[in-house]
Amino acid sequence: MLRYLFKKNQRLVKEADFKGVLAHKCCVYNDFIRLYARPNELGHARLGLSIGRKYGNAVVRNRVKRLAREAFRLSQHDLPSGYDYLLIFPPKRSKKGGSGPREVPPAVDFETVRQSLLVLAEKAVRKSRQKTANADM
RNA sequence: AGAGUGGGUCCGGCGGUCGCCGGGCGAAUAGCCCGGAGGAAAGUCCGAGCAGGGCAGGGCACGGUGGUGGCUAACGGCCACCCGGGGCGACCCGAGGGAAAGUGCCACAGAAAACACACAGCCGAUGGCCUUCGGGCACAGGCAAUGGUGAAAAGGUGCGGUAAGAGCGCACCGCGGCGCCGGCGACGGCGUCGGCAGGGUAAACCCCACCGCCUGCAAGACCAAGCAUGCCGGUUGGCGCUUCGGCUCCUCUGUUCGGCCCGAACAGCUACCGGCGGGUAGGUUGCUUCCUCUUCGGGGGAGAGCCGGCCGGCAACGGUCGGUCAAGUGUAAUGACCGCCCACCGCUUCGGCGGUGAACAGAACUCGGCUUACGGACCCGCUCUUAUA
RNA sequence: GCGCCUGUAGCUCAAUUGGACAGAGCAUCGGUCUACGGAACCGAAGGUUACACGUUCGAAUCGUGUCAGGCGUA
Repeated sequence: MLRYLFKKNQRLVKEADFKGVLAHKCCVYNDFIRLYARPNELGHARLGLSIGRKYGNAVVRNRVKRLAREAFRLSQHDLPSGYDYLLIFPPKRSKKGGSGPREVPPAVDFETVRQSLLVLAEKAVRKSRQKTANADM
C-alpha cells in the first residue's frame, strides 16, 4: 500500500541545496509557478519552496506554501522520483505589452496547484534528461 | 422607541479520511494517548527580566520625561483629581514646569517689534501778540483717544471728566500683591490692597526637577571541523634595605576607565600588555514555566504567570484562599479534502446555488504597556429627545 | 529576528539653521530655423515637498504617528 508521507528528508533545507538546483538551470513555468528541477542521488523526490516577500503578507505566503506541500505530498508517487524540485511563486505576472502588471497575486486553490505541479514536473524532467544527454555528447 | 456615549466578551461546533510539529509510554524511524496562533501574534515606540562587555569614585557633556497625588518590578503606562478647551448632557480632547536668570529669532508691512524722546495727527486751556470781542496767529508746551500695518504694538466695556486727552475718577469684568479658610498637593473660595506691573517663541538654545552604563538571543555557552602560536606598537631613572633571589617608596613612560576632566588602577622585559588581522558558519544549548524529591503513580517549593471567590481601596491596584500551568518552529509545524448543524452575505426560477466562517491578520528569548490595522455578533452602565403610565 | 538610514517635478539634485511665488540640469510639449531631421535659440507645462495630526503668526525644514524603499548583522 502506498503511503503519503512528507518527512524532513523529502525537503530541501540547506542554502547549498537551493543554490545547486538553481545552478542546474532547468526551468519551466506556467502562469503562476516557476519550477526548477535537478536529478539527485537519493532515489526519491525532494521539494523546496520559495515565496518572495512581495508575494503577499505572511498569511497569504503561508497558505500558498501549505497548498504546495499538500499537492506534493499527495502527488509524490505520480512524480518522476530522484529529482529535486524547487517551486518559486513570483509576486506578479510581468507581461510585455499586456494589460499591465498584476498587483494581486493570482488566486490559487488546491486542484490548480496540483495539476500545475504534475504537468510542470513532467516537462522539467524531460528537459533535464535532454540537457544531460547533450552534455554527454 | 430614536439619537448618542463609555466599557467588556467572543469569533464557529460535531464527526470522518490523509498529513505536519512537539511531549509522554515504548527496544523501535511500529503503534497508542495528549497538546498545537492573535487581540492585535503587527509596527519595533517605551519599560523590565535574561545574557555578554565595561565598571574605585565624582563631575561635565549627551539622551529622555514634564499639572498634582497615587499604583506598579518598571515605564513615556494605568487610576483619581486639578486647570484650560469642546458638547444641552453622558462624556471627550490637551508634550499642561519656567519667558520676574540669561542669549537668540520675530520675514513683509508698519513711525515703532520689545525699545519707549511717537509717524500721521489732536489740543494749544495757561503764558505772548493782534482783535471788528465772535475770535485769529505763531511758539513754548500738553496728549496718546483716533488712523493705517501686522499674528502681535503699554487691560476691555460704559459713564463722568478735559483745551484735547489719559485708570485721571467711578461701576462691572480681567490682572497682580497680601491675609484667612479648605485640600497631602496641583489648586479653589472669601476678604483686602493696588489703578495695573506688562509681547510671543522653550516640539529655539537654555534653566529647574526626576530618570538613564553600552550592546543585544544572529546576546551568550559547549562540541566538531578549520586557520597561522600571522603582523604592528610599547616596555625608565633615583634613594634606601638586602639572606644578592629580590623588596618598599618617589619619579617617568605606556595602557585602560569605548566623549572630556579630576582622579584612580595595572604593567614596565624576553614575558606580558594593547591594537590590527586570519579561519569557521555545521550540531547541541539558550528555548519554553523553573528548581527539587521520587517507591516513576506522583509529591513539595518558587513564579511581576492564568482563572475564580472573599476582604481593603472612589479607582488603578494590593492582600488572602482555592483551582490551574505544554504552541515551541528553525527554508521555519498548527494543514488539505468531505458530511451535517448553526450563523451571516450575495444571487434566486423560492427548489436551491455560491462564499478560505468572513475584516485586519500568522508565534520566533520571555513578559508589562503604547501605537497602528480591522468586519461583525452579544452583554452591561450612563445621557438627551419623544411617547405611555 | 535585531539594529539603523532615506523619502522634494518623469530622472538627478538645490532651497543661505522656520519667512512667503519651492529652484536648476536632463527629459516632455509648442514655436523659430531646415527640403526633412539633429543641434542651437525662444517659450510653456509639470509639485497635496510620501501621508496624517500637532507646535508656531508662518512648516520642505521642528515634534509625534503611519506608509513605502534601502542597508548592516550569524
